[in-house]
Amino acid sequence: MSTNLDKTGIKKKKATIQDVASLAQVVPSTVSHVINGTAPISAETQERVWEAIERLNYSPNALARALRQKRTRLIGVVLQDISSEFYARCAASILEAAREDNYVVLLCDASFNNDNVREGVHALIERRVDGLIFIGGGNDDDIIKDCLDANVPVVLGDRHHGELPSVEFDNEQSVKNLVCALYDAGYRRFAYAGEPVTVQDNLEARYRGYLEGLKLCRVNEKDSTAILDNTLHHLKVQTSYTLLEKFLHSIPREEWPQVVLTSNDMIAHGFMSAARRMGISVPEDIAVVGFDDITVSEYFNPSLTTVSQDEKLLGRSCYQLFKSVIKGKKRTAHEVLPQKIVIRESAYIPEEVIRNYTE
Amino acid sequence: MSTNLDKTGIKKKKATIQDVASLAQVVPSTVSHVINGTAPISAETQERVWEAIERLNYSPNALARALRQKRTRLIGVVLQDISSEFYARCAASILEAAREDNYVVLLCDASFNNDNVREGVHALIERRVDGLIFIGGGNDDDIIKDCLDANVPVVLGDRHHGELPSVEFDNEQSVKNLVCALYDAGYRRFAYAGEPVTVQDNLEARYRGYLEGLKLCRVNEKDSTAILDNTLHHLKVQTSYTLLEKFLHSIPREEWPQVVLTSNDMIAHGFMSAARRMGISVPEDIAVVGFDDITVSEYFNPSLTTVSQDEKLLGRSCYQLFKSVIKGKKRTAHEVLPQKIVIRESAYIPEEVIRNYTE
DNA sequence: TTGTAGGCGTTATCAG
DNA sequence: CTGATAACGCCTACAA
Repeated sequence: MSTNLDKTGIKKKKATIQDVASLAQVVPSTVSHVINGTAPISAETQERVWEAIERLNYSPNALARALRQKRTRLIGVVLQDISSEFYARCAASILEAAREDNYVVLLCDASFNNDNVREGVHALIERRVDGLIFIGGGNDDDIIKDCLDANVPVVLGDRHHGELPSVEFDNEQSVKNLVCALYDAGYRRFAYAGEPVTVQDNLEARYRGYLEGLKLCRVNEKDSTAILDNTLHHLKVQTSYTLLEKFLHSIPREEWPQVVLTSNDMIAHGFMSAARRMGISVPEDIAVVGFDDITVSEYFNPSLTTVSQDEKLLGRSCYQLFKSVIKGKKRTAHEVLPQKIVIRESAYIPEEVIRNYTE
Repeated sequence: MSTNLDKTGIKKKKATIQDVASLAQVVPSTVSHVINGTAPISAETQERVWEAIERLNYSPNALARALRQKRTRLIGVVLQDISSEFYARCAASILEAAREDNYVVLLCDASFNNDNVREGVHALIERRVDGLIFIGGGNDDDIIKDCLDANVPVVLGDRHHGELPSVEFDNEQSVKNLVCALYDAGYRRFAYAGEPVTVQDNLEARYRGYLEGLKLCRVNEKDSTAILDNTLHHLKVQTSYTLLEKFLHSIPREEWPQVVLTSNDMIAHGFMSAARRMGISVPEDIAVVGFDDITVSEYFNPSLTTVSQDEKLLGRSCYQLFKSVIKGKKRTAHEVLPQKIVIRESAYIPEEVIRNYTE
């Protein structure tokens, strides 16, 4: 059984390539060649080397290797909010892709605080990550600039920034389609609820799609409202739960929206929960639409009509884009991923209506 | 404005401590001393050095530093399942603690696959992490052994392993209390639904608590069932949604449990959703209890009675324990964190009953 | 207070 | 096919 103690029972220091070389009676560079297959080595020498590696429980020091090779096989991932299922699943798929590719992920969670991100990103730069993937967020030009100044390639997911390589969903088109489909299904008075559009790149596109949709369907301006609340950014459910009542009380009942579009499933869940408390039924009195399609949305009561995004695809695409970028291809590229409208109980749209928007 | 180009417009290589030294007209070690405060340097020299650092946009190479110092300020975190809110929030709190302490987190997601973890952990060991925190999981003695063989300190959260330092919740006691409180509240026929207890350390304690509680309250053996299904491990909601019907059909209606305890909120949500589809009302026909208290549980219809665990506290405690361990204190320590029973609609327990169990 | 020199563990280059 | 040697960028004695 392998252990940390040698015959003298004293705790060994970690074996180096030198130790392996001595034991195998070769020189360090030979060991290196055996490990990395960077030169043809005779079978018997290889045998001896591998045996020594085994015996010493040798684990190559990636720091020294990286120092020499000037690349670490380390990738930094900056997440908008790891506690949200969407981002967490996206991170999971990056993690998976990275592992398969022998990369290791250094994580940095934004948790809605740019100062933290800046600090975290600098720590990643000092560790000499081969590149950085930013997922979500926005509004942090200075941080991006620091990365570029430090010569660290950047890939953006679910957001964009100038000419930098990015992968985004087709938010504007999806929401526009959604609004029009809802209109065709008979809804006439609309509301949109979400965070202020400046806090996140994708929000701006969603809100723009909402307005575009209304215009396209010639919805009367007085028949649409927008609730853009900053607190929703941090505490989505909790805030939306209290927000609905205030909102509905601020306008006469006959002007209540027939359908509320939200920027996030959690916000939608908060609304539905508040509606229940207020004795308002969803979708009969007010229909509700979410965004993201998190796992519970299908099982909620009522189940949630929403826009699903393939976060796994987003993660993989970002990782692949990162690989292209560090290989020198594609210093700029914009990839657009489709979304999917999922009709459930909280807002009904007939099959034949939605079909017109999902050719 | 700082840029990557020098006067000749050619892309610069990253500045080294040597470059800074030349520009500031000192020797590299002086720069090092200025940066790290490891020797008293005259104010004017410091001034010159900092200015040179600024001018060159110098970022110290953490690889070289780590190679020399034999410690990386890198910590590996192995998560049972990053897509689950509980683990994600726990990771968030570790990330926060690490950032405040100038550590960087390398993440590895288990995603229910030990081979992946093994691969991931070896990558972390090669990167020479100062230590590893395992959150959740179990059943991987060989992997833990690899860490110890490699001389990498290990801290366990929400699980345990021999004498290794760990932080756990008081699962057994909580579930025992819960069962007794439910009994006192009038429930007589019980069921427990969860993953097989072998897949995760904490599950074993929860199930043990369940059995202990039944025994304590002298519940007749035929009045209790356990559904331990392996598929629940990966697809909690989806599986539980289909599982309930099969289960209820397998026994006569008069033997249906009056309350179902689950090992996880997601499983509980799947049950409640399936019950709704089957026309069974919760809690009137069958009461349901979850575990974790994820965000939506409070807003579900009906809202979920559950056991809440402070994942933030878990994360912080693990990080602190890690720090103690690498400082040489506490090579072994078992910390136990309390849980809290949260009464909501899905299973009612009167205030005066629960009070007896939460002195 | 500042400078000198050696080494951390690899790999790349070149010579044999 | 294998061996010698010089970096990679930094820190830390120790010397001046």
